[in-house]
Amino acid sequence: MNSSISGPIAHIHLPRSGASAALPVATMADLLQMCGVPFAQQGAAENVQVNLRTLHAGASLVHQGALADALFFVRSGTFKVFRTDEDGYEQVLAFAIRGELLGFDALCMESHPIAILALDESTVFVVPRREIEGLCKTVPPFAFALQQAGSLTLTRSRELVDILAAVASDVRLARFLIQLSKRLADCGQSPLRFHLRMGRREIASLLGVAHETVSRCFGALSAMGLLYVDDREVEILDMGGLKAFSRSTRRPVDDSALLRNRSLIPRRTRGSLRPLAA
Amino acid sequence: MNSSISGPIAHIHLPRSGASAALPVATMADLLQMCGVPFAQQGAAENVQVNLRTLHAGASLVHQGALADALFFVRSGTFKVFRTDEDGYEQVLAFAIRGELLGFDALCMESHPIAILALDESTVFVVPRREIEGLCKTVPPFAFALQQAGSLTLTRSRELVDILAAVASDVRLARFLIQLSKRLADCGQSPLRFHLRMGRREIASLLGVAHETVSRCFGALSAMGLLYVDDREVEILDMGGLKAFSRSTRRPVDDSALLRNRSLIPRRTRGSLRPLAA
DNA sequence: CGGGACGTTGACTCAAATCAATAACCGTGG
DNA sequence: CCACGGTTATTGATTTGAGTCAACGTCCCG
Repeated sequence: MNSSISGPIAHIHLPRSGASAALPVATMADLLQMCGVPFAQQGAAENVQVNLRTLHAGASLVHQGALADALFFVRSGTFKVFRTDEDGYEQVLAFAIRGELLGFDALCMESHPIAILALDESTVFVVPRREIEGLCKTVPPFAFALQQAGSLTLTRSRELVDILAAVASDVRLARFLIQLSKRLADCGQSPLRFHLRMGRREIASLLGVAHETVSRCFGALSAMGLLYVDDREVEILDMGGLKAFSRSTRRPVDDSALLRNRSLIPRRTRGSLRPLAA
Repeated sequence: MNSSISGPIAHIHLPRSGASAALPVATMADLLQMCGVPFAQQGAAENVQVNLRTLHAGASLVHQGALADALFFVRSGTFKVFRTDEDGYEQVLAFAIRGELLGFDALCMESHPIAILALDESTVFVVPRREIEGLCKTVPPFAFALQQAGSLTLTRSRELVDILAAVASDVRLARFLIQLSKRLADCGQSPLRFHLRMGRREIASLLGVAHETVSRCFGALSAMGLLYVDDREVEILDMGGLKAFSRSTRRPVDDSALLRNRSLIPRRTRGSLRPLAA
């Protein structure tokens, strides 16, 4: 939340709206490629420009309740999707990384039901809502990509329900980390070692637990030897074990090996933080 | 899972694929009207046929892992969307009623990640996947309706996250009932009095609590005078109070009137079930 | 009539929320 | 430069909400 701000403060280019700056324009072909559309019919896409928008860490992409006049495809960086209800509690609904579609849930209404914030230096493709129909006609693969991305977003949301429905909070955390790891792998990043862009409080909100519990669960998982954790630096040491652990649902049936692992370890084997592997 | 099979076994009409039976065909115009598309360009839609499929209570619409070769729009009835993981635990992900899109999450893969079951005598519009592209071209409003319905499904899923993220289980139940009430109202049904098509166990799974807890929470809400409950028959007696109660997030702040209500009532004011109002 | 599914209620226990204290870090500003 | 307030993370102590186990009543279907 700092590094990009604490750097040299001089000459900010402020590439917000579609100025004809150097960076903030790309082609539809770039977008389609990111969405995994092969080379099919990208001929037309080469000639269609799509605006980009750059956001610094902490910048807001959409405010809750704002007019929904565009869709966004994340090109780089990390976003937090959340809702603040009237009593001020902030409910995180998703974290989005490269390839994900933002604002799709607002298509069926006029204004965004949620807020979106950059957690990182980030860029998004901007597709104005009024252009969607035309683009679907002139660049058919875009219609396909939109469907795919919408479908993927729904799938992600369903996965989150699976995460939240887990009873034990350490199982929730394990499932969250596995899901995150998979997504990072899809982006070509290391699935085993990564830097969390979000704070404990935000993870806690997503998982529906207290933030202290997130801390403790990180400790518990690393005590089991499944993880190495140092603040926001995470390394998965035993993906197999983590997955096995994450499968615990309600009342782990009986004295399966899994259950035994959970209860035999006396809540903290040795120092909860182990030195970084290798 | 039985009634459609265990019924009279004689001359089953088997209205699965596009037979030319009396019931199982409708027009695209019917579908668009249900999705709230005005009369715009429905001229073309009138001439495009869409298959219907009828399901008895307990019948399966899609099996988990089945090939995803179609989308479904619920025309009538109720469906349960769920996932069974390898240890046999059944996680309910959504209940769907008229107007909702089923199978959208499978568009980005080959097979359905979830199972869908009719809880009721139900009918769905069937849109084969290979026809989607063509339909979007020949009947542009369909492309729009598909986007809208997909967006709506995502919104619903996000609302579910809000429900699940509530700390207290009685707050979860309250939020669930409010959401259900709204959806029923959208279908023209009474938002204040309705029959639950799903069992306690299924509600419990959706809410991520034990089924006994659902029972107790129904009791608690009716003890507060917010609800009348008799088995699956529900009447919301005080929608304002229910909404106020549902807003409790973590640690209900202080000794607000709401909180006092919760703790003052000695766990059961009078008989937890009150006679049906009026 | 008996078995099975479903719903309710009670008793007990434990996991996690809450309250609280501490430490580390950061940017600000004296 | 260092002191200061603010934010974040960790850890401990205490309490309580809800999961689990168990018993019971009802209804439906065979």
